[in-house]
Amino acid sequence: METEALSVIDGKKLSTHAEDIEIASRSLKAMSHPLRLKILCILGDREICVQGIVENVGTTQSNISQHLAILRDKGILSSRKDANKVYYRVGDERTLQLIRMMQEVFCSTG
Amino acid sequence: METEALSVIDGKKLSTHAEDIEIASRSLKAMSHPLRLKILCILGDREICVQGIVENVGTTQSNISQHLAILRDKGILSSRKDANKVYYRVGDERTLQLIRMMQEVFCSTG
DNA sequence: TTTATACATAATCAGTGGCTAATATTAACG
DNA sequence: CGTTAATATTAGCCACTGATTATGTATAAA
Repeated sequence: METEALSVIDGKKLSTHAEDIEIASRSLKAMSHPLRLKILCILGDREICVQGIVENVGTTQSNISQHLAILRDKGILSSRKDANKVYYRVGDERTLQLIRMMQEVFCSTG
Repeated sequence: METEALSVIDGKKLSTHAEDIEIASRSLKAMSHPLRLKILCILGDREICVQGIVENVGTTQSNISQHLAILRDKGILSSRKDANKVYYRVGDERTLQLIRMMQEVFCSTG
């Protein structure tokens, strides 16, 4: 319950809730690392195990594992363990949408 | 002209061009800071001068100026000088689209 | 031509992030 | 069991980021 300065410009009231900003900031920051971005693009709507991601992204397993942990901790990825393998996927539909939109904006091959 | 490992999973060829990833990463990283995100939300499709942004975001003028410089250097904002004021706006339509999409994803008040 | 306003830049410093290398865990397999 | 494969975790090092403070520059106003 904190009083937030009300933003008014040109008579328009802007509802840039601090809470939304914080959440968005955390998520975007997590996604904006090149390796993590690549992981998200490779994943798409599929489920891939760690070694599959390692092979396609191209760095050490340890490094990938750390990046995956970050994405999972921020709620961007979810994981499922099957035997001795761990499968990752994009957590929810909204995030998947956001990733697709980013691809539209940034990938030249429309 | 560098050879890039071709990503193939489940028979799908993935065109995650390293160049696109780098550009996207830089842009998203620039946008993902809470103050910068707030600046972008406040700007929307309008043009606002520095002091206007300072009043609405709520930190020092110096701090805002540095964040604006980052956003301008990454091509996210453009600026125009009129007399002793400098007006900033979102540089292009695609970026504006991306901002709107982020708002849809992250702002609870759909 | 002084004074005030609007904005930018530089320097410093605390904090964070990311890579590497090494070690730990967990499960399959012989 | 011991061993290998798959993944996670930890520590240490280096680089970068960001806030603050102070100073600089340009324009306007008095």
